Amino acid sequence: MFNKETEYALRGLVYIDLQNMGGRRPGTLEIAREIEAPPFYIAKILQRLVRAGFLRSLKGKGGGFFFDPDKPDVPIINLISSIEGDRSFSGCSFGLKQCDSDNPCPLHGKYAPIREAINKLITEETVQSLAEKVYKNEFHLNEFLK
Amino acid sequence: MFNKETEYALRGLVYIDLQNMGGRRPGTLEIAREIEAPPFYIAKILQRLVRAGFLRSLKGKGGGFFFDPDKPDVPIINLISSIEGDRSFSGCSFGLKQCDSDNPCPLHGKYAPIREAINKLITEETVQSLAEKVYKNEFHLNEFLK
DNA sequence: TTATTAAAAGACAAAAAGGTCTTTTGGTAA
DNA sequence: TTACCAAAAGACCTTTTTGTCTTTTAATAA
Repeated sequence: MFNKETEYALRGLVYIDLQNMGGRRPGTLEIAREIEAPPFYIAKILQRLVRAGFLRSLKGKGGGFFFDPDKPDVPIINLISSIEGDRSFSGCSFGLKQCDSDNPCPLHGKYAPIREAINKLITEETVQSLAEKVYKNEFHLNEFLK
Repeated sequence: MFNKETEYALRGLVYIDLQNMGGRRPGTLEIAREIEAPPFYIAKILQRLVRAGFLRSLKGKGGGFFFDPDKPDVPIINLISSIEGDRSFSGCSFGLKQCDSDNPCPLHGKYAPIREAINKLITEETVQSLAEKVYKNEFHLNEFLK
């Protein structure tokens, strides 16, 4: 579904938001351990996301990553677009440049509704809404963390 | 949705089946031109698919690629699995090893039905069913070929 | 102000995906 | 049986993805 970088970013940001709820600002090593991602890699990924404005960070003792409470929630479609580009869930499953209801590829009729569902999902859900679900103990982020 | 190799394979096989209907056995250059794929690459891809038993080929004059009429239709899920491996539409969108209705990731509830729809689609459709749609002039394979 | 801490920056590298090309093999037809 | 044709085989290359590591910068606390 998503590439590795997007998966790590999603898990990482949800973990960060979850910790922020408890007043904590996790660092790269803790995040890497808890979401089971390569430490240096998640560090680089978070760095890029900070630069892109999705979240903030603080250096030095007590530093780490956190979301600005004054900023609006982050729909995961924004995250995905920032990492994978816009191509992801807009294209034709056959790879045709031109494919729409007027000129459909042979998979279009059945695939279009699926693509719509995906777009709806990633537009509606935000990092914060996902973290909330984990917080309520209804969902998990890895095999240990409930 | 699919990777490039799968896209080329899908378009290529549908084109071959379509030509077979008219008693023709297209070769790599023709196929590459018609489905807009890199000639050497589609040659390699088709070569692998022949070896995997999805279709047959003939060398020499009048040679080319064709489907054995005695063999059953090829569900595109088989094609996709052969090229991309089984991971494709079975995994968790969050990348968790363990993710099911008992222990769901925060996207599971909304993503599981989508994944099911995708699996249904690629299980039901075959190379032949897709070619049939193009044959009936209801769908197209590229911007020229109707 | 100094030591310590943790992120930022960016070079580097391995692996996978995507693509190209040459040589060999096996058919067809004249 | 010779000439030719087209796929098979496989080496090679480029780009993207994934990942690692070192050095620098900035914040904090003593």
